[in-house]
Amino acid sequence: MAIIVDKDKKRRDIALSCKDLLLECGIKDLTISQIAKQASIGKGTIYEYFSNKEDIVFEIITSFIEDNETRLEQVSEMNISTKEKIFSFYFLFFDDEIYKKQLNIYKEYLAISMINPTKKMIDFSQKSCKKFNDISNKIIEEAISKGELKPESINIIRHLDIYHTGLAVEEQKRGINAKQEIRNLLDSLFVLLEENHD
Amino acid sequence: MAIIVDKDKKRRDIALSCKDLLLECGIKDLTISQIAKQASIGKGTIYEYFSNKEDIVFEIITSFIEDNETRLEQVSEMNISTKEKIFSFYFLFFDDEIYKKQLNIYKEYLAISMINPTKKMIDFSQKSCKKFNDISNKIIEEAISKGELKPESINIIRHLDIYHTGLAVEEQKRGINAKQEIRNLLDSLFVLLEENHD
DNA sequence: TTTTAATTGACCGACAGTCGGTCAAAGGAG
DNA sequence: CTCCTTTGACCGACTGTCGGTCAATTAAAA
Repeated sequence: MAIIVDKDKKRRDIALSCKDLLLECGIKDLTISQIAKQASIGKGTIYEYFSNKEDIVFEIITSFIEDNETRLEQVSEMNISTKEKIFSFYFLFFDDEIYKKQLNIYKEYLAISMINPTKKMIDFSQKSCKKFNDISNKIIEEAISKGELKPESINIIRHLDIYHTGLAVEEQKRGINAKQEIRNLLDSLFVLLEENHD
Repeated sequence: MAIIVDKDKKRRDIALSCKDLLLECGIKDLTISQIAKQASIGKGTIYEYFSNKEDIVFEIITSFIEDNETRLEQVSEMNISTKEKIFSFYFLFFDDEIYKKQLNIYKEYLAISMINPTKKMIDFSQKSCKKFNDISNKIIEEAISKGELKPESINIIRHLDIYHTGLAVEEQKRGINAKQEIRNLLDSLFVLLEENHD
């Protein structure tokens, strides 16, 4: 019998080795030949582990998003006000240079998933959005139980996730500043959502 | 001198003749050869009037969006409550079958404009978003001056436009119902934004 | 007849994805 | 131990598709 490789591991290894390449080129300009070269394997081998280009890119982006979930959890445990937590949540993505690059890739991914969402993408998207909402809800519920926020806050804040996607899409095109917009919206919202203690 | 054609007119004619084709195929599966055939011209001629495929698609989509602006203006003049107007504004896009097809094309366009926004796209996007905001603001300002809504409503409602983009992007992927989501958000928001007359 | 705008489709290069074939390691028969 | 067979891993030349180009052609105006 011939050697048996760990398909899952090799799959992840190939994807991992192309992380930087993807960040550098973007999805559209990343070619399968480049990937093969970078991973030091033949082009045909790629297709032993991935069904198509989308599949590879998705694998890499999945890891970006998982990184980000970790960052979110860190924020949720920081010693800052509820408003600052929510702000950081939505701003994290637009933050520094590294994440700007990731944002660009994420945008391209959004683009693809918008046009041809595969079952895999939908499942992952729902899973990661649920996770995001869970963390966010926990923060808000805490604030409500402390009497900081009105109970209806939950049902409004939960929509911010969709707003966040919109912001990622429109930021560049509309020439708006994501940070400012989030700040502005949260400022206005929190005035309405905070319980008045008079 | 040879005949001089009206470049602008021919440009529009070519685009117009491919409206249905675009709705049927989607951007990705629409080929230049198909366009040339549909418009009964040679493939090379296309490039006398458009700089690339994107350029054609953009021309067609521009006309979709302009159609939509007309529909918005109609809604703004209907005899319905402020909340219903705003609801219709954001729901219009997700409405019936014809507009569902347009929405799909619009999503593909969003995808392209997200990745490679051209100067033209940015300008158009800003112009059409300004128009949208103007109509929306007028409605809200009227409601404020009538004492229906709190003054801060302006600054919150204006963000709905971005939310709307997010909804277009995420609707299918998250398996959510755009109509329900808009309804739900507006219901929650209006409770907070309506002036209490007690 | 000459000039020049307009048009055209054969052609090109890039790229995703395929396929026939090679290779090396792991049994297993003798 | 050795030689043969099996089999999964691997490969890159090749294919088909498509956006975009350009040399050749047409025909109206001067």
